[in-house]
Amino acid sequence: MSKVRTRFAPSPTGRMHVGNLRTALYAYLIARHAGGDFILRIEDTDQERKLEGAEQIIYNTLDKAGLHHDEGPDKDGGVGPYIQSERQAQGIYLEYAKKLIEKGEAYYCFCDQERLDTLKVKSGDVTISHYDKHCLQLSPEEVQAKLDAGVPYVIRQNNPTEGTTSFCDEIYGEITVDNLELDDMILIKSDGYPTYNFANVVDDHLMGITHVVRGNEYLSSTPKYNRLYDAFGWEKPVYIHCPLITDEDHQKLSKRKGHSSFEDLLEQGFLPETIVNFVALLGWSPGGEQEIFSLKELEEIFDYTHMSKTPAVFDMKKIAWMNGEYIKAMDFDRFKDLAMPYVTETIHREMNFDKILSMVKTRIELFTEIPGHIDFFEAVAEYDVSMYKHKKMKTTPETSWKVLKEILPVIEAQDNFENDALYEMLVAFAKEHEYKNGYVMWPVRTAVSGKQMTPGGATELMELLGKEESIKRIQDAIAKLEAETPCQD
RNA sequence: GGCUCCAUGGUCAAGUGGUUAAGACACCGCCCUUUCACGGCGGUAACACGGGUUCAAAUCCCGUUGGAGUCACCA
Repeated sequence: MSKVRTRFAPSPTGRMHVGNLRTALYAYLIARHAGGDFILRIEDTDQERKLEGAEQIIYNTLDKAGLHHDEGPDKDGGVGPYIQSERQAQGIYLEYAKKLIEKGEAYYCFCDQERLDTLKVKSGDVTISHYDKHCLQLSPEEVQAKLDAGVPYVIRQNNPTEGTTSFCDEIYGEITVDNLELDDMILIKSDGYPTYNFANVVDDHLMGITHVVRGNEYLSSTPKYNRLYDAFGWEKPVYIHCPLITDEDHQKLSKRKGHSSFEDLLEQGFLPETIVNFVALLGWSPGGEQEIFSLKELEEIFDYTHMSKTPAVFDMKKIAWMNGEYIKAMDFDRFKDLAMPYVTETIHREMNFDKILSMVKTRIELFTEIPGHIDFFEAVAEYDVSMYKHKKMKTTPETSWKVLKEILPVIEAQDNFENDALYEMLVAFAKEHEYKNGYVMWPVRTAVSGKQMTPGGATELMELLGKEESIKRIQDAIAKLEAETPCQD
Protein backbone atom coordinates (compact mmCIF):
# COMPACT_ATOMS: atom_id res chain seq x y z
CA MET A 1 0.00 0.00 0.00
CA SER A 2 1.36 3.34 -0.99
CA LYS A 3 1.46 6.30 1.33
CA VAL A 4 -1.82 8.12 1.72
CA ARG A 5 -1.82 11.53 0.13
CA THR A 6 -4.78 13.87 0.32
CA ARG A 7 -5.13 17.42 -0.83
CA PHE A 8 -7.19 20.46 -0.18
CA ALA A 9 -7.70 22.45 -3.34
CA PRO A 10 -9.54 25.70 -2.73
CA SER A 11 -10.12 28.52 -5.15
CA PRO A 12 -8.97 31.92 -3.98
CA THR A 13 -12.35 33.59 -4.24
CA GLY A 14 -12.94 34.96 -0.75
CA ARG A 15 -13.57 33.76 2.74
CA MET A 16 -13.63 30.08 3.47
CA HIS A 17 -17.03 28.53 3.60
CA VAL A 18 -17.50 26.15 6.53
CA GLY A 19 -18.40 23.32 4.18
CA ASN A 20 -15.07 23.87 2.52
CA LEU A 21 -13.33 24.05 5.85
CA ARG A 22 -14.81 20.72 6.83
CA THR A 23 -13.66 19.17 3.57
CA ALA A 24 -10.19 20.48 4.34
CA LEU A 25 -10.44 19.10 7.85
CA TYR A 26 -11.49 15.64 6.71
CA ALA A 27 -8.78 15.55 4.06
CA TYR A 28 -6.28 16.59 6.71
CA LEU A 29 -7.57 14.05 9.22
CA ILE A 30 -7.51 11.20 6.74
CA ALA A 31 -3.91 11.97 5.89
CA ARG A 32 -2.79 12.43 9.49
CA HIS A 33 -4.62 9.37 10.72
CA ALA A 34 -2.84 7.25 8.14
CA GLY A 35 0.50 8.96 8.65
CA GLY A 36 0.24 10.35 5.14
CA ASP A 37 0.70 13.72 3.47
CA PHE A 38 -1.69 16.63 3.30
CA ILE A 39 -1.18 18.85 0.30
CA LEU A 40 -2.43 22.35 -0.40
CA ARG A 41 -3.08 23.28 -4.00
CA ILE A 42 -4.48 26.58 -5.16
CA GLU A 43 -7.02 26.30 -7.95
CA ASP A 44 -7.00 29.71 -9.55
CA THR A 45 -7.97 28.81 -13.07
CA ASP A 46 -10.90 31.17 -13.09
CA GLN A 47 -9.30 34.50 -13.86
CA GLU A 48 -12.61 36.33 -13.42
CA ARG A 49 -13.44 35.15 -9.93
CA LYS A 50 -9.93 35.36 -8.61
CA LEU A 51 -9.83 37.74 -5.68
CA GLU A 52 -6.99 39.82 -4.39
CA GLY A 53 -5.87 38.65 -0.94
CA ALA A 54 -7.94 35.52 -1.04
CA GLU A 55 -4.89 33.33 -1.09
CA GLN A 56 -3.79 34.88 2.18
CA ILE A 57 -7.19 34.10 3.66
CA ILE A 58 -6.65 30.46 2.81
CA TYR A 59 -3.32 30.42 4.60
CA ASN A 60 -4.69 32.26 7.61
CA THR A 61 -7.71 30.03 7.91
CA LEU A 62 -5.74 26.82 7.64
CA ASP A 63 -3.21 28.13 10.13
CA LYS A 64 -5.78 29.24 12.70
CA ALA A 65 -7.64 25.98 12.34
CA GLY A 66 -4.38 24.10 12.86
CA LEU A 67 -4.56 22.32 9.53
CA HIS A 68 -0.90 22.44 8.60
CA HIS A 69 0.00 21.14 5.19
CA ASP A 70 3.05 19.09 4.27
CA GLU A 71 3.30 20.43 0.75
CA GLY A 72 1.98 23.53 -0.93
CA PRO A 73 2.98 26.68 -2.76
CA ASP A 74 5.10 27.65 0.23
CA LYS A 75 6.41 24.13 0.88
CA ASP A 76 7.77 22.33 -2.09
CA GLY A 77 7.44 18.58 -2.03
CA GLY A 78 8.78 17.93 -5.50
CA VAL A 79 5.53 17.76 -7.45
CA GLY A 80 4.95 21.47 -7.82
CA PRO A 81 4.17 24.07 -8.70
CA TYR A 82 1.14 23.98 -6.42
CA ILE A 83 -0.68 26.87 -7.98
CA GLN A 84 -2.63 26.00 -11.09
CA SER A 85 -2.02 29.26 -12.91
CA GLU A 86 1.71 28.51 -12.64
CA ARG A 87 1.16 25.00 -13.89
CA GLN A 88 -0.85 26.33 -16.79
CA ALA A 89 1.98 28.74 -17.62
CA GLN A 90 4.23 25.71 -17.90
CA GLY A 91 1.87 24.25 -20.45
CA ILE A 92 1.08 21.16 -18.42
CA TYR A 93 -2.64 21.10 -19.07
CA LEU A 94 -2.46 21.75 -22.78
CA GLU A 95 0.12 19.03 -23.11
CA TYR A 96 -2.15 16.48 -21.46
CA ALA A 97 -5.19 17.69 -23.36
CA LYS A 98 -3.35 17.11 -26.61
CA LYS A 99 -2.55 13.57 -25.54
CA LEU A 100 -6.24 13.00 -25.18
CA ILE A 101 -6.91 14.45 -28.61
CA GLU A 102 -4.40 12.04 -30.10
CA LYS A 103 -6.22 9.16 -28.45
CA GLY A 104 -9.56 10.39 -29.76
CA GLU A 105 -10.74 11.03 -26.20
CA ALA A 106 -10.98 14.76 -26.73
CA TYR A 107 -11.43 17.18 -29.59
CA TYR A 108 -11.19 20.82 -30.58
CA CYS A 109 -14.42 22.76 -30.54
CA PHE A 110 -14.84 26.08 -32.31
CA CYS A 111 -18.47 26.73 -31.53
CA ASP A 112 -19.15 30.27 -30.48
CA GLN A 113 -21.47 31.39 -27.72
CA GLU A 114 -24.21 32.12 -30.19
CA ARG A 115 -24.32 28.55 -31.42
CA LEU A 116 -24.01 27.21 -27.91
CA ASP A 117 -27.03 29.27 -26.91
CA THR A 118 -29.15 27.54 -29.50
CA LEU A 119 -28.42 24.27 -27.73
CA LYS A 120 -29.96 25.47 -24.51
CA VAL A 121 -33.31 24.10 -23.52
CA LYS A 122 -35.60 25.00 -20.67
CA SER A 123 -36.43 22.13 -18.40
CA GLY A 124 -38.58 22.93 -15.42
CA ASP A 125 -37.26 26.17 -14.05
CA VAL A 126 -33.69 25.76 -15.20
CA THR A 127 -31.99 26.04 -18.54
CA ILE A 128 -29.73 23.16 -19.37
CA SER A 129 -27.51 22.50 -22.28
CA HIS A 130 -25.88 19.42 -23.61
CA TYR A 131 -23.24 19.77 -26.29
CA ASP A 132 -24.16 18.04 -29.54
CA LYS A 133 -20.64 16.96 -30.58
CA HIS A 134 -20.93 19.29 -33.55
CA CYS A 135 -17.18 19.90 -33.85
CA LEU A 136 -16.36 16.24 -33.56
CA GLN A 137 -17.37 15.95 -37.22
CA LEU A 138 -14.61 18.30 -38.33
CA SER A 139 -11.89 16.70 -40.39
CA PRO A 140 -8.26 17.07 -39.27
CA GLU A 141 -7.71 19.46 -42.16
CA GLU A 142 -10.66 21.64 -41.17
CA VAL A 143 -9.43 21.72 -37.59
CA GLN A 144 -5.94 22.68 -38.67
CA ALA A 145 -7.28 25.39 -40.94
CA LYS A 146 -9.27 26.96 -38.12
CA LEU A 147 -6.35 26.68 -35.75
CA ASP A 148 -4.09 28.39 -38.32
CA ALA A 149 -6.66 31.09 -38.84
CA GLY A 150 -6.64 31.78 -35.12
CA VAL A 151 -10.27 30.89 -34.50
CA PRO A 152 -10.86 30.70 -30.73
CA TYR A 153 -11.29 27.17 -29.52
CA VAL A 154 -11.87 25.01 -26.50
CA ILE A 155 -10.97 21.37 -26.03
CA ARG A 156 -13.76 19.03 -25.08
CA GLN A 157 -13.83 15.58 -23.64
CA ASN A 158 -15.22 13.00 -26.06
CA ASN A 159 -17.65 10.87 -24.10
CA PRO A 160 -19.47 7.83 -25.44
CA THR A 161 -23.20 8.06 -25.96
CA GLU A 162 -23.95 4.45 -25.19
CA GLY A 163 -23.37 2.19 -22.23
CA THR A 164 -22.84 3.16 -18.63
CA THR A 165 -20.03 4.31 -16.40
CA SER A 166 -19.67 3.29 -12.77
CA PHE A 167 -17.46 4.25 -9.92
CA CYS A 168 -17.23 3.43 -6.27
CA ASP A 169 -17.42 6.06 -3.60
CA GLU A 170 -16.24 5.14 -0.11
CA ILE A 171 -19.31 6.70 1.46
CA TYR A 172 -22.03 6.24 -1.10
CA GLY A 173 -20.97 2.96 -2.61
CA GLU A 174 -21.25 2.13 -6.29
CA ILE A 175 -22.80 4.74 -8.51
CA THR A 176 -23.69 4.12 -12.13
CA VAL A 177 -24.78 6.60 -14.73
CA ASP A 178 -25.85 6.38 -18.34
CA ASN A 179 -23.10 7.59 -20.65
CA LEU A 180 -25.74 9.57 -22.49
CA GLU A 181 -25.86 11.80 -19.40
CA LEU A 182 -22.19 12.60 -19.74
CA ASP A 183 -21.77 15.94 -21.44
CA ASP A 184 -18.67 16.56 -23.50
CA MET A 185 -17.34 18.89 -20.87
CA ILE A 186 -14.74 21.50 -21.64
CA LEU A 187 -11.21 20.59 -20.63
CA ILE A 188 -9.37 23.66 -21.85
CA LYS A 189 -11.15 27.01 -22.01
CA SER A 190 -10.72 29.49 -24.82
CA ASP A 191 -8.45 31.59 -22.64
CA GLY A 192 -6.09 28.64 -22.46
CA TYR A 193 -6.80 27.83 -18.84
CA PRO A 194 -8.05 24.39 -17.88
CA THR A 195 -11.42 23.92 -16.25
CA TYR A 196 -11.62 22.60 -12.71
CA ASN A 197 -12.73 19.28 -14.09
CA PHE A 198 -9.60 18.74 -16.09
CA ALA A 199 -7.00 20.45 -13.95
CA ASN A 200 -8.20 18.51 -10.98
CA VAL A 201 -7.71 15.13 -12.59
CA VAL A 202 -4.35 15.97 -14.10
CA ASP A 203 -3.00 17.48 -10.90
CA ASP A 204 -4.34 14.82 -8.59
CA HIS A 205 -2.59 12.25 -10.71
CA LEU A 206 0.65 14.16 -11.10
CA MET A 207 0.75 14.94 -7.41
CA GLY A 208 0.14 11.36 -6.41
CA ILE A 209 -3.12 11.98 -4.60
CA THR A 210 -4.48 8.67 -3.33
CA HIS A 211 -7.69 9.85 -1.65
CA VAL A 212 -9.85 12.49 -3.24
CA VAL A 213 -11.90 14.17 -0.52
CA ARG A 214 -14.45 16.66 -1.74
CA GLY A 215 -17.99 17.89 -1.40
CA ASN A 216 -21.04 15.96 -2.40
CA GLU A 217 -21.72 18.38 -5.24
CA TYR A 218 -19.10 16.56 -7.30
CA LEU A 219 -20.70 13.20 -6.93
CA SER A 220 -22.64 13.36 -10.16
CA SER A 221 -19.72 14.54 -12.25
CA THR A 222 -17.27 11.99 -10.94
CA PRO A 223 -18.01 9.49 -13.73
CA LYS A 224 -16.67 12.05 -16.18
CA TYR A 225 -13.49 12.39 -14.17
CA ASN A 226 -13.10 8.66 -14.08
CA ARG A 227 -13.39 8.49 -17.85
CA LEU A 228 -10.48 10.88 -17.94
CA TYR A 229 -8.39 8.62 -15.70
CA ASP A 230 -9.27 5.69 -17.93
CA ALA A 231 -8.47 7.62 -21.07
CA PHE A 232 -5.01 8.38 -19.71
CA GLY A 233 -4.61 4.89 -18.36
CA TRP A 234 -4.07 6.26 -14.85
CA GLU A 235 -4.93 4.57 -11.60
CA LYS A 236 -8.07 6.02 -10.07
CA PRO A 237 -8.01 7.50 -6.58
CA VAL A 238 -10.21 6.52 -3.66
CA TYR A 239 -13.22 8.83 -3.65
CA ILE A 240 -14.64 10.22 -0.46
CA HIS A 241 -17.55 12.57 -1.03
CA CYS A 242 -18.68 14.50 2.02
CA PRO A 243 -22.31 15.27 2.72
CA LEU A 244 -23.43 18.88 2.49
CA ILE A 245 -23.78 21.34 5.34
CA THR A 246 -27.00 23.37 5.29
CA ASP A 247 -28.71 26.06 7.32
CA GLU A 248 -31.75 25.60 9.55
CA ASP A 249 -34.03 25.63 6.52
CA HIS A 250 -32.02 22.89 4.86
CA GLN A 251 -30.75 25.35 2.29
CA LYS A 252 -27.19 26.09 1.40
CA LEU A 253 -25.43 28.17 4.00
CA SER A 254 -25.98 31.82 3.38
CA LYS A 255 -23.99 34.87 4.24
CA ARG A 256 -27.04 36.54 5.72
CA LYS A 257 -27.41 34.01 8.48
CA GLY A 258 -23.87 34.64 9.58
CA HIS A 259 -22.48 31.14 9.45
CA SER A 260 -21.13 31.07 5.96
CA SER A 261 -17.45 31.37 6.60
CA PHE A 262 -14.74 30.62 9.11
CA GLU A 263 -13.90 34.29 9.44
CA ASP A 264 -17.53 35.27 9.94
CA LEU A 265 -17.70 32.80 12.78
CA LEU A 266 -14.49 34.16 14.28
CA GLU A 267 -15.93 37.66 14.16
CA GLN A 268 -19.01 36.43 15.95
CA GLY A 269 -16.86 35.34 18.84
CA PHE A 270 -16.28 31.67 18.13
CA LEU A 271 -12.95 30.04 18.91
CA PRO A 272 -11.09 28.33 16.06
CA GLU A 273 -10.97 25.07 18.02
CA THR A 274 -14.73 25.23 18.56
CA ILE A 275 -15.34 25.60 14.86
CA VAL A 276 -13.03 22.72 14.00
CA ASN A 277 -14.55 20.51 16.68
CA PHE A 278 -18.11 21.33 15.72
CA VAL A 279 -17.61 20.95 12.03
CA ALA A 280 -15.82 17.63 12.51
CA LEU A 281 -18.96 16.27 14.10
CA LEU A 282 -21.22 17.44 11.29
CA GLY A 283 -21.36 14.42 9.09
CA TRP A 284 -19.15 12.19 11.16
CA SER A 285 -19.38 10.58 14.54
CA PRO A 286 -16.80 8.72 16.61
CA GLY A 287 -19.59 6.62 18.07
CA GLY A 288 -18.99 7.25 21.74
CA GLU A 289 -20.45 9.89 23.98
CA GLN A 290 -17.57 12.31 23.99
CA GLU A 291 -18.27 15.51 22.08
CA ILE A 292 -15.32 17.72 22.83
CA PHE A 293 -12.26 16.77 20.83
CA SER A 294 -8.97 18.47 20.25
CA LEU A 295 -7.51 18.32 16.77
CA LYS A 296 -4.90 15.87 18.08
CA GLU A 297 -7.59 13.55 19.35
CA LEU A 298 -9.43 13.78 16.05
CA GLU A 299 -6.29 12.85 14.19
CA GLU A 300 -6.09 9.71 16.24
CA ILE A 301 -9.67 8.52 16.06
CA PHE A 302 -10.91 9.82 12.73
CA ASP A 303 -12.24 7.04 10.60
CA TYR A 304 -13.89 8.15 7.39
CA THR A 305 -15.89 4.96 7.00
CA HIS A 306 -18.16 6.31 9.75
CA MET A 307 -19.13 9.36 7.76
CA SER A 308 -22.80 9.94 7.23
CA LYS A 309 -24.56 10.27 3.91
CA THR A 310 -27.14 12.82 4.88
CA PRO A 311 -26.76 16.57 4.71
CA ALA A 312 -26.28 18.19 8.11
CA VAL A 313 -27.89 21.35 9.45
CA PHE A 314 -25.46 23.84 10.90
CA ASP A 315 -27.01 24.48 14.30
CA MET A 316 -25.92 27.84 15.66
CA LYS A 317 -27.27 26.95 19.10
CA LYS A 318 -25.14 23.88 19.42
CA ILE A 319 -21.96 25.48 18.22
CA ALA A 320 -22.61 28.29 20.70
CA TRP A 321 -22.97 25.74 23.48
CA MET A 322 -19.74 24.12 22.41
CA ASN A 323 -17.97 27.45 22.40
CA GLY A 324 -19.17 27.98 25.96
CA GLU A 325 -17.68 24.64 26.92
CA TYR A 326 -14.35 25.69 25.45
CA ILE A 327 -14.47 29.00 27.27
CA LYS A 328 -15.23 27.35 30.60
CA ALA A 329 -12.41 24.88 30.13
CA MET A 330 -9.93 27.53 29.02
CA ASP A 331 -7.20 28.61 31.40
CA PHE A 332 -7.71 32.05 32.81
CA ASP A 333 -4.75 33.78 31.23
CA ARG A 334 -5.74 32.86 27.72
CA PHE A 335 -9.32 33.80 28.46
CA LYS A 336 -8.14 37.16 29.71
CA ASP A 337 -6.07 37.79 26.59
CA LEU A 338 -9.03 37.08 24.37
CA ALA A 339 -11.61 38.85 26.49
CA MET A 340 -9.81 42.06 27.49
CA PRO A 341 -10.45 43.87 24.21
CA TYR A 342 -14.16 43.53 24.84
CA VAL A 343 -13.74 44.73 28.41
CA THR A 344 -11.71 47.82 27.63
CA GLU A 345 -14.07 48.84 24.88
CA THR A 346 -16.88 48.82 27.45
CA ILE A 347 -15.40 49.96 30.74
CA HIS A 348 -13.23 53.04 30.72
CA ARG A 349 -12.27 53.30 34.34
CA GLU A 350 -9.97 51.41 36.66
CA MET A 351 -11.56 48.31 38.05
CA ASN A 352 -10.57 44.83 39.13
CA PHE A 353 -10.86 43.33 35.67
CA ASP A 354 -9.62 39.91 36.75
CA LYS A 355 -12.53 39.54 39.11
CA ILE A 356 -14.99 40.78 36.54
CA LEU A 357 -13.62 38.34 33.98
CA SER A 358 -13.75 35.37 36.27
CA MET A 359 -17.41 36.14 36.95
CA VAL A 360 -18.14 36.46 33.24
CA LYS A 361 -16.24 33.34 32.20
CA THR A 362 -18.90 30.83 33.15
CA ARG A 363 -21.73 32.94 31.83
CA ILE A 364 -20.88 33.43 28.19
CA GLU A 365 -20.84 31.32 25.10
CA LEU A 366 -19.42 34.01 22.84
CA PHE A 367 -16.87 36.71 23.55
CA THR A 368 -19.12 39.21 21.90
CA GLU A 369 -21.56 38.79 24.80
CA ILE A 370 -19.10 40.34 27.24
CA PRO A 371 -20.04 44.01 26.77
CA GLY A 372 -23.69 43.24 27.43
CA HIS A 373 -22.78 41.61 30.73
CA ILE A 374 -20.53 44.32 32.07
CA ASP A 375 -21.66 47.61 30.57
CA PHE A 376 -23.41 48.59 33.80
CA PHE A 377 -20.05 48.85 35.56
CA GLU A 378 -19.41 51.87 33.39
CA ALA A 379 -22.79 53.44 33.98
CA VAL A 380 -26.29 52.40 34.97
CA ALA A 381 -28.49 52.51 31.93
CA GLU A 382 -32.07 53.74 31.94
CA TYR A 383 -34.31 51.03 33.39
CA ASP A 384 -37.89 50.58 34.45
CA VAL A 385 -38.79 50.50 38.13
CA SER A 386 -40.85 47.37 37.44
CA MET A 387 -37.51 45.62 37.55
CA TYR A 388 -37.74 45.81 41.32
CA LYS A 389 -40.71 43.52 41.22
CA HIS A 390 -39.75 39.91 41.77
CA LYS A 391 -42.29 37.25 42.57
CA LYS A 392 -40.05 34.76 44.24
CA MET A 393 -38.25 37.39 46.32
CA LYS A 394 -41.61 38.97 47.10
CA THR A 395 -40.30 42.38 46.22
CA THR A 396 -42.03 45.33 44.53
CA PRO A 397 -40.85 48.85 43.77
CA GLU A 398 -42.44 49.94 47.03
CA THR A 399 -40.78 47.37 49.26
CA SER A 400 -37.51 47.98 47.47
CA TRP A 401 -37.70 51.66 48.11
CA LYS A 402 -38.29 50.97 51.78
CA VAL A 403 -35.49 48.47 52.10
CA LEU A 404 -33.02 50.65 50.25
CA LYS A 405 -33.80 53.59 52.48
CA GLU A 406 -33.33 51.42 55.54
CA ILE A 407 -30.10 49.90 54.41
CA LEU A 408 -28.41 52.98 53.00
CA PRO A 409 -27.14 54.22 56.39
CA VAL A 410 -25.86 50.74 57.20
CA ILE A 411 -23.89 50.65 54.00
CA GLU A 412 -22.59 54.12 54.59
CA ALA A 413 -21.33 52.97 57.96
CA GLN A 414 -19.64 49.93 56.41
CA ASP A 415 -15.89 50.30 56.03
CA ASN A 416 -14.89 46.86 54.85
CA PHE A 417 -16.10 46.67 51.29
CA GLU A 418 -14.98 43.15 50.54
CA ASN A 419 -17.55 40.73 49.31
CA ASP A 420 -17.62 38.50 52.39
CA ALA A 421 -17.96 41.38 54.77
CA LEU A 422 -20.68 42.98 52.71
CA TYR A 423 -22.52 39.70 52.50
CA GLU A 424 -22.35 39.23 56.24
CA MET A 425 -23.59 42.73 56.77
CA LEU A 426 -26.56 42.32 54.45
CA VAL A 427 -27.53 38.98 55.91
CA ALA A 428 -27.34 40.41 59.42
CA PHE A 429 -29.48 43.32 58.31
CA ALA A 430 -32.06 40.97 56.84
CA LYS A 431 -32.13 38.87 59.95
CA GLU A 432 -32.53 41.88 62.19
CA HIS A 433 -35.53 43.09 60.17
CA GLU A 434 -36.84 39.57 59.67
CA TYR A 435 -36.51 39.81 55.95
CA LYS A 436 -35.62 36.98 53.64
CA ASN A 437 -32.15 37.42 52.16
CA GLY A 438 -33.47 37.79 48.64
CA TYR A 439 -35.90 40.46 49.78
CA VAL A 440 -32.88 42.63 50.50
CA MET A 441 -30.40 41.36 47.91
CA TRP A 442 -32.68 41.82 44.93
CA PRO A 443 -33.29 45.55 45.38
CA VAL A 444 -29.65 46.21 46.18
CA ARG A 445 -28.41 44.36 43.16
CA THR A 446 -30.94 46.06 40.95
CA ALA A 447 -30.03 49.45 42.37
CA VAL A 448 -26.31 49.11 41.73
CA SER A 449 -26.71 47.56 38.29
CA GLY A 450 -30.03 48.57 36.79
CA LYS A 451 -30.13 45.13 35.30
CA GLN A 452 -32.26 42.05 35.43
CA MET A 453 -29.23 39.82 35.40
CA THR A 454 -25.67 40.49 36.30
CA PRO A 455 -22.49 38.45 36.34
CA GLY A 456 -22.47 38.41 40.12
CA GLY A 457 -24.60 38.94 43.21
CA ALA A 458 -25.34 42.21 45.00
CA THR A 459 -22.31 42.14 47.25
CA GLU A 460 -19.89 41.06 44.57
CA LEU A 461 -20.97 43.99 42.47
CA MET A 462 -20.61 46.42 45.34
CA GLU A 463 -17.12 45.20 46.07
CA LEU A 464 -16.13 45.86 42.48
CA LEU A 465 -17.88 49.19 42.31
CA GLY A 466 -16.40 50.42 45.55
CA LYS A 467 -18.07 52.21 48.42
CA GLU A 468 -18.48 55.62 46.90
CA GLU A 469 -20.00 54.45 43.63
CA SER A 470 -22.21 51.89 45.34
CA ILE A 471 -23.71 54.45 47.67
CA LYS A 472 -24.22 56.89 44.87
CA ARG A 473 -26.08 54.29 42.85
CA ILE A 474 -28.29 53.33 45.77
CA GLN A 475 -29.11 56.99 46.38
CA ASP A 476 -29.97 57.40 42.71
CA ALA A 477 -32.17 54.34 42.89
CA ILE A 478 -34.05 55.68 45.89
CA ALA A 479 -34.61 58.96 44.09
CA LYS A 480 -35.73 57.14 40.98
CA LEU A 481 -38.18 55.03 42.96
CA GLU A 482 -39.58 58.07 44.69
CA ALA A 483 -40.09 59.82 41.41
CA GLU A 484 -41.54 56.94 39.48
CA THR A 485 -43.40 54.76 41.94
CA PRO A 486 -47.06 55.69 41.95
CA CYS A 487 -47.98 54.98 45.54
CA GLN A 488 -45.68 55.57 48.45
CA ASP A 489 -46.57 56.08 52.00
C1' G B 1 -37.92 18.44 -15.94
C1' G B 2 -33.67 14.32 -16.80
C1' C B 3 -30.02 11.94 -13.95
C1' U B 4 -27.79 10.70 -9.17
C1' C B 5 -27.97 10.41 -4.08
C1' C B 6 -30.43 10.46 0.64
C1' A B 7 -34.44 9.37 4.60
C1' U B 8 -33.87 7.52 13.20
C1' G B 9 -36.90 13.15 17.87
C1' G B 10 -36.97 20.42 16.16
C1' U B 11 -31.20 19.81 15.28
C1' C B 12 -26.40 16.73 15.37
C1' A B 13 -26.40 11.67 15.76
C1' A B 14 -25.52 5.94 17.84
C1' G B 15 -27.48 1.70 15.68
C1' U B 16 -25.23 -2.99 10.22
C1' G B 17 -31.80 -8.89 11.68
C1' G B 18 -33.50 -10.04 18.06
C1' U B 19 -31.87 -3.04 22.13
C1' U B 20 -36.64 -0.81 27.45
C1' A B 21 -34.14 2.65 19.90
C1' A B 22 -27.98 5.49 23.13
C1' G B 23 -25.86 10.30 23.83
C1' A B 24 -25.53 15.73 22.82
C1' C B 25 -27.91 20.69 21.55
C1' A B 26 -32.56 23.03 22.14
C1' C B 27 -37.06 22.92 25.11
C1' C B 28 -39.72 21.98 29.97
C1' G B 29 -39.62 20.85 35.34
C1' C B 30 -37.06 20.28 40.04
C1' C B 31 -32.62 21.08 43.13
C1' C B 32 -28.51 24.38 44.23
C1' U B 33 -28.44 29.80 44.75
C1' U B 34 -27.61 37.12 47.05
C1' U B 35 -30.43 37.64 40.34
C1' C B 36 -28.80 35.23 35.88
C1' A B 37 -25.58 31.67 34.52
C1' C B 38 -22.68 27.35 35.95
C1' G B 39 -23.50 22.58 38.17
C1' G B 40 -26.80 18.32 39.59
C1' C B 41 -31.32 15.43 38.77
C1' G B 42 -35.54 14.33 35.85
C1' G B 43 -39.02 14.94 31.60
C1' U B 44 -41.40 15.75 26.51
C1' A B 45 -39.85 14.07 21.71
C1' A B 46 -37.87 9.70 16.40
C1' C B 47 -37.17 4.79 13.03
C1' A B 48 -41.62 9.21 6.47
C1' C B 49 -45.52 5.84 4.28
C1' G B 50 -47.09 1.14 1.88
C1' G B 51 -45.89 -3.62 0.42
C1' G B 52 -42.77 -7.80 0.67
C1' U B 53 -38.42 -11.42 2.60
C1' U B 54 -37.86 -13.63 7.62
C1' C B 55 -39.59 -17.20 13.44
C1' A B 56 -37.95 -12.00 14.00
C1' A B 57 -36.97 -5.73 10.31
C1' A B 58 -35.05 1.01 12.21
C1' U B 59 -31.67 -2.55 10.00
C1' C B 60 -32.56 -6.57 3.65
C1' C B 61 -35.74 -5.87 -1.20
C1' C B 62 -39.53 -3.12 -4.09
C1' G B 63 -42.77 0.97 -4.59
C1' U B 64 -44.68 5.80 -2.90
C1' U B 65 -43.80 10.34 -0.74
C1' G B 66 -40.41 13.87 0.77
C1' G B 67 -35.58 16.23 0.60
C1' A B 68 -30.85 17.34 -1.54
C1' G B 69 -27.17 17.58 -5.38
C1' U B 70 -26.26 18.16 -10.49
C1' C B 71 -27.33 19.36 -15.61
C1' A B 72 -21.66 26.45 -17.29
C1' C B 73 -15.67 28.47 -21.25
C1' C B 74 -17.69 28.25 -11.77
C1' A B 75 -15.17 25.50 -8.88
